[in-house]
Amino acid sequence: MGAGITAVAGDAQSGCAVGEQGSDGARETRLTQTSGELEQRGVMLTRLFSDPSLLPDVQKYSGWANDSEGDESKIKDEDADAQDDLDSDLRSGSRTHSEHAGDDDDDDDDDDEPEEDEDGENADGDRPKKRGPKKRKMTQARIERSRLRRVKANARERTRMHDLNSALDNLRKVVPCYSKTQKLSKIETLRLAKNYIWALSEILRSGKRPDLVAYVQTLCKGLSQPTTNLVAGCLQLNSRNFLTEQQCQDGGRYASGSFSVHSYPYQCARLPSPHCAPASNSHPLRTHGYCSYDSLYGASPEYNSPEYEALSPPLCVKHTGSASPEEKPYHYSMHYSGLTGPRATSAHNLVFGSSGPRAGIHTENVVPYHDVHLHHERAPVYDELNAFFHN
DNA sequence: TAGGCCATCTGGTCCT
DNA sequence: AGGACCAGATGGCCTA
Repeated sequence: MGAGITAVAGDAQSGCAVGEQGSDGARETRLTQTSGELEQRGVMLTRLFSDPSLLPDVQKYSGWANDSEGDESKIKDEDADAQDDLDSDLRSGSRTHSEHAGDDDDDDDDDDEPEEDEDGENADGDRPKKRGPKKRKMTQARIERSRLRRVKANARERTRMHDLNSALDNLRKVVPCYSKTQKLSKIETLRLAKNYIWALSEILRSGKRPDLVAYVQTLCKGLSQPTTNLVAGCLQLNSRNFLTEQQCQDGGRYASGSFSVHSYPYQCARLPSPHCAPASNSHPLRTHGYCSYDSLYGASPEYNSPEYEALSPPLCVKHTGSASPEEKPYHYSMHYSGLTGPRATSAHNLVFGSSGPRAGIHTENVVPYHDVHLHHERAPVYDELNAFFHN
């Protein structure tokens, strides 16, 4: 009883808060809802708390009952978040049930509540009969069902959005620039993905090595300045990696080579062959190897040594003491590497502006270098695109 | 502090 | 009837 009343009070506050932040019309609506219905909500919530028969559905979809029982093991999918979710569901459910009054006409009348009184509402004959569909009065049972429907719908919506976000996370991992610590926003992820697809399509269409400047321009088209800088930073980093990889190659060390980028020690994994099998990840776009620009175009030697596959997941991992890459998830990716010399410089200048011999060196001023390592794409992307566009 | 981004709630609509 | 999807509203968090 007491819990229900407390929840109602909290609801009232949240309802008012919502109204105060919204437009005047919405504010008035919200405010009028809260004051006159507090008592009804209190009754409802009290009944909900006291009626175990109403709990299963709520528990099933939101784990709400688990909160009171303290049994977190029963919480459905996820989570620690579920606790917050169910709490919010409980609050919101009571907050807005009155708003559902209009959409509950479809409720059947099998209520066990003494609600038949409203069926005889016009039986008194004092008021003239109204035309149109009969507006059923909200009974307690109907209100409860409505609220439970809303709770279930909220849970579904949360799950749906979580799935959508998971898909977006997966997309972030396969676009040319990926960072666990500096995630691209949703909209930037979509834009970059679109640009990336378009750029790859152009590569496939032309069938020749594209100009890096044009590639950068394509990738960064429509992106915000921070994202452009981030992508450019990844591009620059990979170009630098390529430089070092070439040096490694020249030194005859393919397995791994320590090299320094911006004075940070990195471990350099070699480029896998475009045709080498995935190391351990079955996802065609998610790989531990990477398909650089040169691997795509055959400029790199075969790097399919098991030694490379053992480097999982990253190719160039910043060593941060004893912390594992998982613990220090610094993760950037760049699929397009291998350009050096004037072109690379021009690409750097394109984004960062030319600043003499150190043009492009100030990537660390744009991208937080402390959390950078590479995440690379597999050549099957190329194959898949090829198959897709030239089937 | 303003603006961007995000999660969540909510009601409407469409589909099965 | 119920679920999926969508868009608007709202508030919280973070950063410049």
